[in-house]
Amino acid sequence: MKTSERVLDAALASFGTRGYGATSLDALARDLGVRKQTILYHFGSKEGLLVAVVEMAVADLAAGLEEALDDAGAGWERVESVVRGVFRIAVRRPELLGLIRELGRLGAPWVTQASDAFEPMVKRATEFLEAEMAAGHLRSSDPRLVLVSAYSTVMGVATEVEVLRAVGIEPTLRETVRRRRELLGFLRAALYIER
Amino acid sequence: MKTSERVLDAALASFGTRGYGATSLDALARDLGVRKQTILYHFGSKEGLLVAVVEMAVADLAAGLEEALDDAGAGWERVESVVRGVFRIAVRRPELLGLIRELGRLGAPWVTQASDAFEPMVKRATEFLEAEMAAGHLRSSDPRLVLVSAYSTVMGVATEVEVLRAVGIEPTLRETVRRRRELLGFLRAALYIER
DNA sequence: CCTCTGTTTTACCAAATGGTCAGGGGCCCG
DNA sequence: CGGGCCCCTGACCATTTGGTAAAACAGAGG
Repeated sequence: MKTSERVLDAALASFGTRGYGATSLDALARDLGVRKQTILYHFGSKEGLLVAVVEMAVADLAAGLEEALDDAGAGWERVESVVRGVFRIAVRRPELLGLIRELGRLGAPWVTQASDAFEPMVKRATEFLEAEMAAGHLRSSDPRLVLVSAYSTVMGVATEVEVLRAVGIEPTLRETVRRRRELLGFLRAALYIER
Repeated sequence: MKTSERVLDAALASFGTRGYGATSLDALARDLGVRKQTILYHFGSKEGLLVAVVEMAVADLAAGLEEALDDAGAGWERVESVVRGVFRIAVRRPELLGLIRELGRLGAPWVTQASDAFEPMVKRATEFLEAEMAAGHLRSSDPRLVLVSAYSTVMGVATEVEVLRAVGIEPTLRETVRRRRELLGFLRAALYIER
């Protein structure tokens, strides 16, 4: 793999777990077996590196979700597809979700970069929820608030490994599958009206 | 207020928002109008400061939740009381919840310190859920997983200010009340069987 | 007045931080 | 062979990091 890509991957991992402020270029370079100046050559500055990382992360995440939606049906199955998509990402590239969390902490310019990129998906999701409400499938209420609730639930269950450990659930693949199933039940009950 | 308490408060705020690794003792001292060595006098080291902060945060949080549970009824009303308690904390001292998030990132020793402190509350919550399931009020499934789902939802909705802004919800008090009401509806539907 | 005790500050320090500048090696093209 | 050109590195730099040692301060009690 090209050096710049390796840097990007390592930076994503570190920013997404340790956090941006707690990541040092020296440490990053050491892990990669490369000199710090190599990183600066490719990205100009630490902030430049963050820009590139966010860009990549957002693109990858959006792509992952789009892909999950491609082979999705209608109604509840769409929600299920998205959740499966998120869990697939959570298992394979947890740092991606971690970075999204980190962006919230970094504040204004960064979170804007990300939320602009996700805006179309948020719009689609909101419209979907509105349509489902109109069709009488969902309890009707503010779709944006429903979206935030669902987002929080999925994101938390997918990423809060330490919380899981605290209640005695080990983060094995088997447990993850159980967790996803339980989450789907939880979400379905929360969103859809029983028939 | 005594200096050591002011240090503790400022450190909690910074650790809970910027993060531990991204907080410097110099900056902390500057904000307090005090010399860095004053901090080190009281807490020995940065790590010592973190220990004290975690101790305080965990105690305050546990106290806040206990208080919310004191004047709580049975069944769904108990859940409602806890959610209200968390929201009260989220409004008044958001850094407290932020620090809990931060602990997960810091890993092993710290998260243990916190989860040990919350263990009795987790136990009570789990037993409550089991009783409710046995009584046929809740869909029956693994209470720990339900707990994690509910925790994620509440914590997310209460703390993810940036996500809210991204979907066009400003974090005013009025909106927070709406958000809490919506969340309660969401949670009730997710947990309780319709009657 | 003096001393004892708890607190805060001044003066340092070695290491780590993000970053600049001038090269060095490989490789393709004239 | 000689330039460019891209990628990488070594040597440096000012600033900031967490931390130590010692001195100044303030109050209480004798």
